[in-house]
Amino acid sequence: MKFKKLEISEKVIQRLTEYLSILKDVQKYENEINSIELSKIMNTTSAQVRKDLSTFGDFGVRGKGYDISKLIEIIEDILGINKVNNVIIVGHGKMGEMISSNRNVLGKGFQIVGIFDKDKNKIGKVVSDNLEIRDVNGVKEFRENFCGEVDTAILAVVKEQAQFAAEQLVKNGIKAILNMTTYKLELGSDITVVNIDISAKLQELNFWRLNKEEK
Amino acid sequence: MKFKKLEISEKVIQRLTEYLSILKDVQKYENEINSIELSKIMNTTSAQVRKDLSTFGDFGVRGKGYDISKLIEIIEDILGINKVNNVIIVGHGKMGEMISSNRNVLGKGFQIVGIFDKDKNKIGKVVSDNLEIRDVNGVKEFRENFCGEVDTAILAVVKEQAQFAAEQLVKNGIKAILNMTTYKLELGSDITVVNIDISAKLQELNFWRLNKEEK
DNA sequence: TAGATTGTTAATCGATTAACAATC
DNA sequence: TAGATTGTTAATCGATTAACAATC
Repeated sequence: MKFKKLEISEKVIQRLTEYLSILKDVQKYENEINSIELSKIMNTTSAQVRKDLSTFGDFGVRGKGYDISKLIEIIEDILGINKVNNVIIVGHGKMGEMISSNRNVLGKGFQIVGIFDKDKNKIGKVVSDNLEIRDVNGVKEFRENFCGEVDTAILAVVKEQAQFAAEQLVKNGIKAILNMTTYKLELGSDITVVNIDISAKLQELNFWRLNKEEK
Repeated sequence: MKFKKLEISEKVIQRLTEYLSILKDVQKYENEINSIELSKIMNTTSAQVRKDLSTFGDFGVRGKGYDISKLIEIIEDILGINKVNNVIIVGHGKMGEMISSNRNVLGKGFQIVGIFDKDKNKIGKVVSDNLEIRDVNGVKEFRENFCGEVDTAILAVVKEQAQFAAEQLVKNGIKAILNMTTYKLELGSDITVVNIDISAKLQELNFWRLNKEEK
């Protein structure tokens, strides 16, 4: 998929994932949607919706709106989730376990193909989906022998191990990391990192709860 | 805590949680930090750091910088996590279980005081920390009888139940929701909601991995 | 006092929105 | 053709950054 321009902001992509989620929901009841309707669900303006979508192409029909199932396909194509992307989980504590045992959590387009830990007591155990927990030192070998690309890792080790583990992954060819730890990774600019920090989000929530503007 | 102005953007609060995390890390080695050093770790400018902090007050010393432990205390105060905030978990599937059994995940300032589910097979079970899984219909009663405020819920039900469950919580007095489901909640403007969507974040990661600008 | 770094103003940059020509 | 809604331009708004006076 080629885009008109590649100065795309993070916010556009974040909204794109939201559009997708909403469209899949609305699809149960409707076949078409226009930018006004979509903007209302999104709490934004219709101009925002049209601008966002037009970043990637002309998907609407003037006078009518957007075909929902077509738009879903397009967004899935943009996000690269209309095919299977292989991911490995690194760190099989409570978080890693939750992810590996919860088929739904990753959503469409992602498949867990390997689980790694450094704990000798865990290595060798077979967990959900017939995946064996492997030694984290074997990531390189695993990637080389795997039939297909494995570029993405979900980092679910303890905070203290995050930087070291991430560096190892990068050395072994991993290109993208979903960082589930609280640690702010410092990696080369060729590595893509996205962070999920539950405690930080809870702090944000707490701030807004305490500072709700009275209107 | 009173602020100079209350037109505070979401981004400022997000960065505030990052500053806090970094400061706690740097505190192991240093007592003081200046805006330049902090900006380098944050991948931003020193002006950004000073501007962000000055939103809340004058915490630095000209010619020197910021006292780390003082700044940590201040940010914790701003975020309201220097005291214990009670939270309940609603939905005790894989996600709720991960959170309730993982003391570290919520971080400083938060305490799980109740766990709720609608599944009769789960209700009554005692899980980690001597908390009993309660019937989700008993949230109101629980809040009224609890010695202390319970305003915050972590919503960890399945997507299909998210909107209904959230509405019930709001009816029963909950004011802030950390939404761990993929569903975009539609609630009154007096309710504070922050979303964590693992699959959406993975989609973002996948987009950037596939569209890494070649430099 | 001289050197350093803050807090803040003003300039710049980027993102959102209003408005409308294009077109189904 | 008339009505509706897109895609896009230009105007507005807000966030970031450069620059510097204030001051430790």
